[in-house]
Amino acid sequence: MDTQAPHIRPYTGVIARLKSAGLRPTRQRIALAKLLFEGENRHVTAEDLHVEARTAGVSVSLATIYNSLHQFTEAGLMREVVVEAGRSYFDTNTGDHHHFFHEDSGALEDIPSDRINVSELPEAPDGKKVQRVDVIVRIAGAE
Amino acid sequence: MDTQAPHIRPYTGVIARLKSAGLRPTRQRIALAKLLFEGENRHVTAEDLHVEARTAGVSVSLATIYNSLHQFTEAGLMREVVVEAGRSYFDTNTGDHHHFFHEDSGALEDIPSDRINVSELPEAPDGKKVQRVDVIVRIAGAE
DNA sequence: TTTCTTTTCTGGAATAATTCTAAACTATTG
DNA sequence: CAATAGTTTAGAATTATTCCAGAAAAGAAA
Repeated sequence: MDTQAPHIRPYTGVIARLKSAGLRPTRQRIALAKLLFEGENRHVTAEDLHVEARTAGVSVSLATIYNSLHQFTEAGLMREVVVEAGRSYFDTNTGDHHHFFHEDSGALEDIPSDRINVSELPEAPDGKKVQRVDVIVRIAGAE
Repeated sequence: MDTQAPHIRPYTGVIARLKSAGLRPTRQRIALAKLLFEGENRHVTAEDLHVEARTAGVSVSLATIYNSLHQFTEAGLMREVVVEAGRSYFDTNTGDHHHFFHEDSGALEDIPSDRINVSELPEAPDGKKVQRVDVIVRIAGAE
């Protein structure tokens, strides 16, 4: 008989995801991936995620948070959105979309790509390739 | 006769500009404004401008560079463009336009507003007002 | 398993960009 | 000119992030 409390393989999805991204499914990467990818899309800062992990009882250093966020980003599991000098969000939504940035609260909100239209983009100069087009709509003012 | 070398009132334009922005035309603000606003539009970082000022023989502290750039920005003489975490440009072009960001070199290049089209912008939520729409086209790759 | 190899994690130091601070200085007003 | 209100400054402080070298853990081999 099992001496462990029974549970329904709670890590499988996340482990598979890490593996197919070429990342070893370590304890801390699994924990972070669970926080990030199970549930709704999210916008987090490194510090946010650090606090959240510790609150959830997961012991992870801040350096590892940064490492993981960058690795996830390089692997295409997330993307980085820079809104202000010294404030960088990591977004679990990697699909085609843009953002509202609430200047008052500092919050980021998705704009689905079908609710905005960017067209007539000029050619990238010098034969370079367009990596990405970021549209940030900065909003503020009366509630 | 004038004991000074003759010159064609080189500060008038800049002084007027500062005054109408509600900023005292101090020695350092005048010098920085001359570097920034006389000639072509420019994209500078605080550090860039600091080096440039010192090279031009103007003694200005870095704190004053930051103060001035922010004051100029608040006064609507410049605008700030954040491209990467920890890399913020100040742009003397306050007109309606967007940017290419060269990921390889870190350089910023203007995209005139008539060469790009952003439409069907959604309403700002909660009755907030749109302050600005920034489009950054990130480019990289083979020359 | 046990061992070996390689990758990852960690705390703390290091760096970089920016802001703060309190004293010294300067432009404007009277 | 003197008063005062705004500005500048050097350096300390802060914040975000990266670097580092040793400890720990994962995967492969035996």
